[in-house]
Amino acid sequence: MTPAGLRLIAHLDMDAFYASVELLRYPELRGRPVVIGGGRRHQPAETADPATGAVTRTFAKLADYSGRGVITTATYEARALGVGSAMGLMKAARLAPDAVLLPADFDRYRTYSRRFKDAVRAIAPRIEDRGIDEIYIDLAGVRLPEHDADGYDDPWWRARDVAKALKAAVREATGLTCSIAVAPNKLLAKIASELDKPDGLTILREADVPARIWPLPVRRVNGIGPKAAGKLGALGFGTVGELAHADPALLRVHFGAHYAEWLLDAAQGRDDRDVVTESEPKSISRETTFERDLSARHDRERLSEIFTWLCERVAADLARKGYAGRTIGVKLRFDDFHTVTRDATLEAATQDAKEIRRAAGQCLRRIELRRRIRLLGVRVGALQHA
DNA sequence: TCTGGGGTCCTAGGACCC
DNA sequence: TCTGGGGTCCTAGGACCC
Repeated sequence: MTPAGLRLIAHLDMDAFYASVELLRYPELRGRPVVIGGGRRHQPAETADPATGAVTRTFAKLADYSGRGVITTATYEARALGVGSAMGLMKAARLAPDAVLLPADFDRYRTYSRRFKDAVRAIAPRIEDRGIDEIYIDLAGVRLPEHDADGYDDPWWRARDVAKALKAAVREATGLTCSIAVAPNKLLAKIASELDKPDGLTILREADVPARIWPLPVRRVNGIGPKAAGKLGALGFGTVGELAHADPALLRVHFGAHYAEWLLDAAQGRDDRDVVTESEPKSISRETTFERDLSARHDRERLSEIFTWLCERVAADLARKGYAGRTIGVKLRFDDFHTVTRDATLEAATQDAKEIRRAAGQCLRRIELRRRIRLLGVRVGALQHA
């Protein structure tokens, strides 16, 4: 039995997910630095030897890339060269020109995502989706068939065996490895799943927090991003442990009462959020960054085409998923990266491309277009079932 | 040659209502 | 005719996450 009050929550994170899926179909790339990102134009080329029929693939290299894409995933070999997620491909090309570049194939990743989640669900049905390659799992009440009713008196040992079984099931279903941590809450499980990557298995009890969590940089806490980490660093709080012992009044001055309280709780490893097994989307959007910045005056027609296309794609997404929305919004990013949004709420929800286009057009007219435009987006919020 | 695309949540001010 | 207070909705921006 799990003692009353003790929660066992796992965080499962697929290892270098997109890149690992690609290595399954291009095994010859195993061991080489590979990054995923950019557009469609760097598909591997296949040539067949006319004599033997043997197929050879030619891959694009980072050095061949030109454009505005970023890395979505890098293999561990590529990370060793200093490139990683969210880095611009042009910058990455300077660091690792010979790394192989592959375009993202989201349909394929979604298929593998479904497979690994189904495999987990078969053992532990209470899971919370955190995107394509991550889930939280509520382990309360999960028992493996080979576990006798009273065979395990230590819930943590049972949790370790469940985690092992989950890793084996994911591997069986996908051929891929993942990292799992089990902890008393989501916050700690999330941090801990990074501690032993790749192919990791970590058990983290509350008593382990000072030794294993406190030495980590604050940035490793989910919810402390670059801005907050920068401010904390300037205040002299580099590690989670330093933050845990911060003066609450000082934090309140710099972060506001609410966030200050959360920062301290997080640093102590406290988190009482539930595993949320079902949720409804709040908004659906489409956006695109242009290959070159467009001028409102000189590229009017091109902009208008793209704008209509975005509205049509959002409408198609709404229809496919069975939603209509009442708030229509646009997003614009200028060449200086400054970003503005405008939205408007309609009388009634819609999923009609023309109506979305009309409302979004009104929003667009409320923005002064004095700089060149880098990105255009359309969003529909305040969703309800159609 | 910096910096994608799809999301969620929070804050803060103003409108408007009672 | 000198100025309340609570609640809700709407909008814009920003931090953060995968």
